[in-house]
Formats: sequence, structure tokens, C-alpha cells
Amino acid sequence: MASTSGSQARGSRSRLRLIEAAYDLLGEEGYHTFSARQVAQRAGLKPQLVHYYFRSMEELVIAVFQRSSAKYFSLHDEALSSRHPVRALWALNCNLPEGKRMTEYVALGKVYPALREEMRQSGESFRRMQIEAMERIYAERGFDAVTIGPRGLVLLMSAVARNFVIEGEVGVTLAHEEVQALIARLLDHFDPLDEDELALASGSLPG
Amino acid sequence: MASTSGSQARGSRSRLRLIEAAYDLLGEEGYHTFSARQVAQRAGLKPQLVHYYFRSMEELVIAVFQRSSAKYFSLHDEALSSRHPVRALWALNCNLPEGKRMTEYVALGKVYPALREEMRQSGESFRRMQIEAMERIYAERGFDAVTIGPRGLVLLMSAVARNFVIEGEVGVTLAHEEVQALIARLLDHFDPLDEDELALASGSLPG
DNA sequence: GTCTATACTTCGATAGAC
DNA sequence: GTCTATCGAAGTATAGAC
Repeated sequence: MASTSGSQARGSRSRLRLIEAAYDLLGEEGYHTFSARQVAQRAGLKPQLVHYYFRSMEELVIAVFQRSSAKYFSLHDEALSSRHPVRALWALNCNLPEGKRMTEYVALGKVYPALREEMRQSGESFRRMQIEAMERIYAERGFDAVTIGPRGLVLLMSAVARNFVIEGEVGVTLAHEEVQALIARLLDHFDPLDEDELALASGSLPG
Repeated sequence: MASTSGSQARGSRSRLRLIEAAYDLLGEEGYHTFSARQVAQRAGLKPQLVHYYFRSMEELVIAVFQRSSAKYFSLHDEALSSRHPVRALWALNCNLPEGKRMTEYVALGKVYPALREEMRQSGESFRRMQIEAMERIYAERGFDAVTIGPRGLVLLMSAVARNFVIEGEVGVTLAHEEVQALIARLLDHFDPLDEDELALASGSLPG
């Protein structure tokens, strides 16, 4: 038992290191550094190992994306079941490096059709979960869907957050403040803070 | 006069053909086809000509982007001075192949810093023009900026349109209809159709 | 301005020794 | 499972003939 698991575990570890190296590279550098040689170098391994563990670069990028997906799923789950799911969801879409990585996956999706299909499925899946959560929130708190419904709100937040990420990378920031303020008001309406949280946020003390 | 202009005109024509070929490739295929060899092949020219006319690929991509910018500027100008500027702006951001090209420029901006700077400047410039136009519209028609101001509206439309383009390429469409309907209501409010246009749109005839 | 030829680098991927 | 060696294709870019 112990004799067989040794080499296999080492093997798995190299595979994981490659995935993690590519994952880091996509977050820090971008899609143009996604190559067998650069990923291997980052992982401290020989480039040929990439093709030992993965049939092609497409297979690797899908593995990396699935790692992102899994990681994102737990954060997503955590956000939706938190005390302030709408705020948490906004923060998740907006602030995390995962948002930047998403842009790189979209770019690589142009080159690797199988990745594109993977992204389509997971994208629809995440949206479906968000919609269901938001519909529950609407029902529980009795929001009307006249100005904007749960489905629209979910997509709108996602679209605005993605736009912030992209424009932030290019360096365009004009009118960002206004929309940040608009989102803040939206969150105040759909996911209001409690009194004690407000006190904490404003820094004021009772008495 | 005629003798000197001959070869120079041919020279300029090759340069333009290269720019146009790259422009077309970015629209039809994507950033990964942006290479000296492929652009030249598309233009029906030898790859080495690329480096005769352009110091580097970065210089070429900037020339291509400026071509996009110029083209977009005239469409932009036309939209903002049209009878229904808000609707025209939405259609411009949303429907045109230029939207898809923009995604490719963003990707290439990761590789070419000078392109990124070019995009930043032109991006802010276009947004500024849209804001000024929208502020004029708000003032003329007496809209309040309580729910959403002119600056927020401009960015919101741009963000949602960009998101439609990106998700459309990946194949994610969930909840798009709801936001399309929301935008339609937004346009009805901020850029209402006249009675005769409504009659045309609904297909009904008077009498 | 356009051509041929070519230098140099990096890419994905495979074969075969250990 | 990891190594050395290597292939062929494609990438940017330059030199020099015409």
C-alpha cells in the first residue's frame, strides 16, 4: 500500500503544480504567458512534463479553469449563504483577482473551443444559482420586480463588475464613481445593513 | 508630379491594405491571428512588408486601433446627433462588429502597453463625449438624476452592451432577455419614440 | 517599394533512454 | 514519472539584391 502510493502521489503533485503555476500566471501576467515552457518554468519543472500530464494545452487550460471554477464555487456558495448575500456577491464579482483571470479565460476561449464550452456551461450554472438565490431574497423580503427583477439584477451586477475589471485594466475610470454610488444605493435597498452595522460603518457610537 | 506620386501611392496602398487586413482579421478571427505572416497573407502581400511599413507589431496594432477609433468616431458622432441619440448609442455599442473587435484590442492590450495607453485615452474621450451629450439631453428634457444620472446611464449602457458582446461570444445568454427588456424600458423613458414612430413600430395604421 | 534569404526565438508535441 | 534530444511550424525582425 505505502509503496505504490509514493510515486503516484509525486506524480499527482507535479500535475497539480503545473495547474497551479498556470493558474498563477494567468492571474499575474495574462493569457500570453500560457505556454508549456513558461508554465513549466514557473512550476520548476521541465516543459515536457506538461505533455506527459496533459494531451494538449487545451486540456491543461481546461484543468486550470476547472480549478478556478471549483475555487469560485465555494466562495460563491459562501457569499450567497452569508448574512448579506447581495453585498457579498457584488464584492465577489468585483474585487477578486478571479475577475481578472476570467478575462484571460475569455481570451483563451477564442483559441480553445473546448474551454469556451466549459465556460459556457459553468457561466450559465453560476448565473442560475445567483438567480435562484436572488429570487428567494426577493420573495422573502417582498421586493417588487417592477423597476428591476431578480434575474435582471443578477446580470446587471455581473455586467457592471466585469466592466469595472476590464476598464480598470485598460485604465479607463471616468464615471466609475457615479456607478459605484449607484450600486451602493442598490445594495442599501436590496440588502440593507442592520442598525449596529450602520453604526460600525459610520463610526458613530450611541450615547 | 505624376511620376513621383505613382510609387508613393502604391506604397501607401500596401500600408493601408495591411491595416485593413489586420482590422478584418481581428473582427472575424480574433487576436490570435494578429501576426505579421497572417496579416500579410490576408492582404495578399509578403510578410516582410509588414516590417517595412511598421517598426513593430505594436506599431501596426496601434494603427489598426486608430482606424477603428476613427471609424467609430464618425458613427458615434452620427449617433449622438441623430433624432434618437440614446437609442442610437445603445445600438452602436451593442450591435456592431466593432464591439467584438474591442474585446480583441483589450486582449492585445495585455501584450502591447502602447496600445493599452491608446485605448485608455480614446476610451475616456468617447465616454466624455457621451457624458456631455447625455447631460445635454437630461437638461433639455428635464430628467431628474435621482435614480440614475447622465454619467451613470452612459457607463451602464456601455457596460451592459459590452457584457452582451462577451457573453454572446462565450455562449452565455441566461437572463439576457430580462435586461434587454429593462434597457427597452430605459430607452422608452429617456428617449421616447414619437407617435408616428410608435405606429410604425407596432404596425398599426390610423383609421 | 518589393523581393529573397535568413537569423533567432518560441511554440506545441513526440520519441526514446533511464 | 522524469529526463535528454529533437522535430516542424510559426513567431518577430533584419540584411541586402533588384
